Amino acid sequence: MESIDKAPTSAELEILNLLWQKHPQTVKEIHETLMDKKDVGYTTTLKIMQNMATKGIVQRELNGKSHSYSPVLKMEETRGKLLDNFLENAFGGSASSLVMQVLGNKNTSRAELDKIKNLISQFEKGK
Amino acid sequence: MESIDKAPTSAELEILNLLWQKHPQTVKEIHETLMDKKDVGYTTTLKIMQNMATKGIVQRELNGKSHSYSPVLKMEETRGKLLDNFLENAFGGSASSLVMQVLGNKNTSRAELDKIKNLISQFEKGK
DNA sequence: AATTTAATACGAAAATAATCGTAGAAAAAC
DNA sequence: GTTTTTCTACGATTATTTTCGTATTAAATT
Repeated sequence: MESIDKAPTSAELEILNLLWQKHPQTVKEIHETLMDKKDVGYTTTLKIMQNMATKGIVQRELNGKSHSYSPVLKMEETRGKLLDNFLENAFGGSASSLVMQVLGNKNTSRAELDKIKNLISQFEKGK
Repeated sequence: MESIDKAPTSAELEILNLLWQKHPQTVKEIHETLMDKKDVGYTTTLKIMQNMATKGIVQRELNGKSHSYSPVLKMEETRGKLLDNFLENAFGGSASSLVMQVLGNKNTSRAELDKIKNLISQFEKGK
């Protein structure tokens, strides 16, 4: 028994993030959005999306001539998996170390810190 | 501008985590520890450590016949870099989403949650 | 002194990820 | 009804990471 679902790769994730925001979307749409940020060949985008379909990460339906893609898993589900991996890999499994790093990170904005603070107090209330 | 130093790879990180815990350590010591968890060839471990030395991720000194390795960067520094990448990649740059995911993650233990709560309140006091 | 053991160095193979070129087919434009 | 454009399929190439085999050297053991 193998086939533990592996986490999506970095290029896959970039596309998944767009699909979670809005779906379904075609290769063309995704590619145009990606091109705003970086230069990448159309067939590269296509291939990654085809790969994801093959792996079952996304599903697609035929719409006239082209395919429309949608994510299969909910964002939270996939992110949870990624987080578990990352936590283990980069932080030796310690969630508190990770949060500490977030709090101390100079790239974390004031607004984000406020949000986090609220999250924690909400979280505390919920018990 | 772009950052010249790339983040360490997954195999490198596994070793770095051990070196941060204790250093310097020899290839033999690291390899033995890794073997507790998984099967890996001695020369594989050696090679990864050599690669890290070449890249400047670790430094090494000759000790009789063998080398002793130590990390070059502080743990927090490297983890900060990893976190930035991960945040961008997996959470679209939103630190609060990540923390929310940590809080909601079923794999996060009660003890870790308490630690996190304390961190936040400490963090608040510190202002 | 000869043999075995413990290291390193180095290169090559295997595995994984990302990129893109080319071909073909259907639709749209002319 | 040709030509051009828009898609997909597929394979090949490149890049990166991981793994390991072989050779070599120095030290330790016999």
